[in-house]
Amino acid sequence: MEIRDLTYFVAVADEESFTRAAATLGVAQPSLSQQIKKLETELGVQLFYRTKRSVCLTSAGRTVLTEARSLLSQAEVTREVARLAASGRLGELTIGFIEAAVFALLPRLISAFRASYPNVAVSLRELTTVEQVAALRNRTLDVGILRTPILGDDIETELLLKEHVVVALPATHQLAKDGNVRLASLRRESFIFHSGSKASRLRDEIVGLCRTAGFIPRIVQEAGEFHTICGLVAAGLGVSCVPSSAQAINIEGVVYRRLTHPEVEIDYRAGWLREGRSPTVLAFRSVLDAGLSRAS
Amino acid sequence: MEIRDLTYFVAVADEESFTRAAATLGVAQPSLSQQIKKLETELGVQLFYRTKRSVCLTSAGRTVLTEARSLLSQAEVTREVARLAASGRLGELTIGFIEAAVFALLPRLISAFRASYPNVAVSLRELTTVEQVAALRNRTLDVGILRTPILGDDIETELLLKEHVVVALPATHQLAKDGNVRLASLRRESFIFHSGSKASRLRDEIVGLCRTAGFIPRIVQEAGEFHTICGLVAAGLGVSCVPSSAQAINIEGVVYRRLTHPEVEIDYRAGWLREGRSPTVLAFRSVLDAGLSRAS
DNA sequence: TAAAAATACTCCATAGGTATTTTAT
DNA sequence: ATAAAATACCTATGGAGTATTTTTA
Repeated sequence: MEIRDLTYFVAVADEESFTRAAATLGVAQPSLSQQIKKLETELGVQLFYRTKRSVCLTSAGRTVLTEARSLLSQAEVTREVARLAASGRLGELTIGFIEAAVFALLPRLISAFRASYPNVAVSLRELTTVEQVAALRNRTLDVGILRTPILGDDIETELLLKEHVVVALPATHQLAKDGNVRLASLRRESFIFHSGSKASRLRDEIVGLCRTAGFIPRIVQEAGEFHTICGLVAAGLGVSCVPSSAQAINIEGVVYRRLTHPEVEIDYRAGWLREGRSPTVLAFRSVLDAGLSRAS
Repeated sequence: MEIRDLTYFVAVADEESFTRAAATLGVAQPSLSQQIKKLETELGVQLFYRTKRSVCLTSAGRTVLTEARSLLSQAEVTREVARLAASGRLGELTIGFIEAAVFALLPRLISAFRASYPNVAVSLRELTTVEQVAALRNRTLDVGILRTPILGDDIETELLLKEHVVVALPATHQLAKDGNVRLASLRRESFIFHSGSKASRLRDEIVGLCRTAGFIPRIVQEAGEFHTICGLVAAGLGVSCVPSSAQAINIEGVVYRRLTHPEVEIDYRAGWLREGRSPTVLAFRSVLDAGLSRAS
């Protein structure tokens, strides 16, 4: 029993004629006679009463016809789902992101994508850049929101956003009086950063710049998230450097001042495997490209 | 896209291996590779990520897989329905019956059949024997409960029941005092019968026997149903002859007396087309045969 | 007699098989 | 070295076509 056989069966039942059904299907009448007979033998049930002059369904044929129609309609659904899946309009998309993206970039991206592709189920996973790269490679992730550089050329990236780094200070701090902060002026401060066990490009970059500026930052506290870090800053335990968009963390007793000399910019990029072009990833890219061209 | 292709697709998805799936399916591995590739081309969507070492579903593949499974399960249902329809345990059965069968025979038959074949939808149509024969021939009827003889040998019948004829008399009637009634003693009576426009074997037989007995029955009223006839008898408009089981019609003022000299027996038979053995008709016959052998 | 289904046969597309190659572990 | 998928090529089943016969309305 194949889909073709059932198509033939339904056509003959609808037309109540082998000749007309054959014309409709675009096959020769004897083929139809043969195939229907074969189907009857296979199912072990007579589907039609035949006289040399006409054809009509048996009672059993009517019973089976209902199921055959249902199967054909499921076949149509399957084809349509495949079409939608191929176009990226139906499916799943697992997006990894670095913590910093949570404040502004990620919500905007997700809502733009969901607006264009409402039938794609989006899953989100907060991961560091290196974790994302590994997950992209073993295909547990479709898209990453991450930072460059990335080792290897199997992952393609696209710039989403650059933003400044700001210094988070206790509101009572001396430097809070000025508009900007020079890195060198933080020489004597206590620093609060993400814990060393978690890869953090921002922390590494700031630490590197401090060394260039001639001092090694004194890290007195470590935390897992920017919210915690800012909480600790508010408590007066030290200062930190956070992405500009993290100013959305509005905690009493913390002020943010732009870091200048040097002015530090951090980038946010979308990345995906160069080969194995998944339709939902292409859909995501099309939203990015539309958004970027609109923004520019 | 054929059912076979989807079977292959699901097998490879389940086994996550072309080689193992090929073994499970009992085909060679290269055939599978070819067929899956063909399916991907036809659906226009990549279903698997392939490395030379392993295979895993793409996101689109997972989406399509759900539909493929659903289609295969519908295919299983279709096969099962065909099996049941072939065995007569699922389907429809249209039964025609003469009015007289309604009093005792039909209810017993139907309930016996429904007990054995609960999933066969039974339709009932009250028809005369000649109407039933025509309906059997043009296949609008599957089984008839009717009387013999029948013209032509394309219809096969089986005896269900024989019963006596009784005379329906007004309770005040002179003949109601005796246990039995002789046909000849009805010579002067007014008769009530089914109307002439409706074929009635019973009426024709009684009229014939009256002629043999040397008189022509005076028919003063005609009615469509035994209930009406007995009502008219109760009203004192005349007498009638009805099947013994019609004594179930319990109307005040009507008594029933067995007709003797001659003793008249009428038969009830089940009939169906000799050729074109519909499974539900065979099922019905099996119930009859079981019932008859039990009764004997 | 005309129209519709069945039968007889022929052909060829393609599913499926064998042998081999490629590649990743 | 091994194992798994892909590729190349061959075979043969069976779906589809043409010609014809049968049957009945």
